[in-house]
Order: sequence, then structure tokens, then C-alpha cells
Amino acid sequence: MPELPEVETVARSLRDKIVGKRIVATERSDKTLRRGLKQSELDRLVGARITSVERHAKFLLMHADNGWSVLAHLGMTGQMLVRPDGEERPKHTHVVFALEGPKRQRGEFWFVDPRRFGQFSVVETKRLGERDELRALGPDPFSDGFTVEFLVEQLRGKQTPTKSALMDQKIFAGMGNIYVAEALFVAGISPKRLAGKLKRAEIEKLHAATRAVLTLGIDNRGTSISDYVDVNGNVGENEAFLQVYGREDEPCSRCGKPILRLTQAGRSTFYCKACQK
DNA sequence: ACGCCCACCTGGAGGC
DNA sequence: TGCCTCCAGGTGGGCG
Repeated sequence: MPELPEVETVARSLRDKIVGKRIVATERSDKTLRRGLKQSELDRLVGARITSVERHAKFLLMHADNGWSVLAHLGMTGQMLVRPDGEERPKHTHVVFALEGPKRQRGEFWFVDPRRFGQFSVVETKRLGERDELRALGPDPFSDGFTVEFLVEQLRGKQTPTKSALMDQKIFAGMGNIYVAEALFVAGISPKRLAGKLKRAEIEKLHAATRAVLTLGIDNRGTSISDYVDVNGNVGENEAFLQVYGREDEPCSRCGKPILRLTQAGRSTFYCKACQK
């Protein structure tokens, strides 16, 4: 579920809530996450202070002052929560950090993930650049490298539908099923159009639409359709701003014709046949 | 090499 | 109440 805007929202509130705090103890569940996580790996962080939090596409990085970092991904249902000490932990809590702030203020950080498609790894900070999952990513859509020219080059010759190309994290990284549908609607491009057949003017629209829908999502603190909540447990407000995703049979906000749904690569795509060519 | 499909999981919603 | 089917925001391995 979480795409770039949701992960960005989590990163921002983690900066408020855990940067500067010390990890005094760690716990984990006995369930395996995407890439596994041993207690001995978690214990690398005990006694360390969290110095900064970064977002790379849909990955979250939490750096500690002892040379180790957390490399995490929320998958479909991952949540990161920071709660007062003593509060009951939700089912499917897989990682716990006991935190100590100034004046010995205590609290807990939880990584919760019912479906366990998420990842929570502890990595040496200086080796983060060697990690395959980060190396495989194209540029972040808010980075300087994400230019119209870059997108033109990346899409050239692609025989895949534009929907699939935008979902491909190797081309550029951070979009998912919701924001791809929204960007295609805003750009007026059919999800079925082959990426390699787009004209330059269309790619320009897609480039602008990508940043626009992601910015809207961040401004609204994310889209909460079923599971997503921020670090305080609050839902995001972006669902009300979605123009096509999840709106099958509802009237198109631009032309009034019903929004259609189709399946591409096993995922639902929502679009307006009249407005997207 | 590239593009597609499915497995990986749990839980909620809706039909009967 | 229960049981069954379908669906869900992501990723990557394996197949043709």
C-alpha cells in the first residue's frame, strides 16, 4: 500500500519522533519478514542513538550513531508507530525498539506488518550503497536526475504498456498502483498505450503529472485505503483527492463518463476511456 | 533481454 | 453464525 507519499509522510514524522533518541532494547517476533531478521542483527543497534531518517523511493533508512542503519520497506501493509511506553502492541508487531529520550522519557517504536511483505534489515551504514535492493532503483521522481529528457530516454523502445513502465522501479522509483493511475489520468494518457510509442509532448505531461500527484499525496499526508497510517496512527487525507483509483463506475471528474477498471499485469487499473488516449 | 505472471501473506468485504 | 471467494497500496524470481 504505501507508495512514495506515504513513505515520505512516515519519514517526516519519524524525524520528529525518534531522531535523537537512544535504542535501549530491541525485540522481534518469530515470524519471518521479506529478507529475514535475526535478533543478533537487531542487537547491533542497542545503545545507539538515532541520528537521521531518509527516504529512498519507497525505502526508509534510519541511521544510528554507531555505524549501523535500518533499511526498511513497508511492503503492502507495513506500519511504523511510535507510542508511549506500556501501550498494548498490535497483532503482527514484528520489531520493537525501546527508546529513551532526554530526561529518561520512554517510548516504543513498532514495526507492524500483517502480510509481512515488508522488510526490516540492519545494515552497516557504509555498506548501504552495496545493497542490491537500493542499487536496482531508478532515480527518485523529486531528484534532479528525473528530467523529461531522462524519461524520454528510459521509455524509448519500451514495448510494455505505460502503466507497467511507471510501476517499474528500475526506470524511476516511488510510484505504485494508486499514483500511477492518477498520473496517467492527469496526463490524459491511456494506461494501455505502449510506453515506447508516447510522443515527447505526452512524456512532458506525464513527467509533470507524476510530480503533481505525488506532491498532492504528500501534502495530504498519504492515501489510506485500508491499512496505511502514519507514525502517530493517523490516516492520510488523500483518498478524497483521487480522481480514478478505486472509483470504478463513478463519473469521471472531467467528463462525467464512468470510470473503467481493467487488469494489467495482475493489478487493477482505473481510468477514463474518454479522457485518456 | 525483455515482458508477464505468480507466489509470498493476512484480513476485510460480500454472497449465500 | 460460518464458509467460500475475491480483493488489497509491493517485490522479485522464474518462465516463455
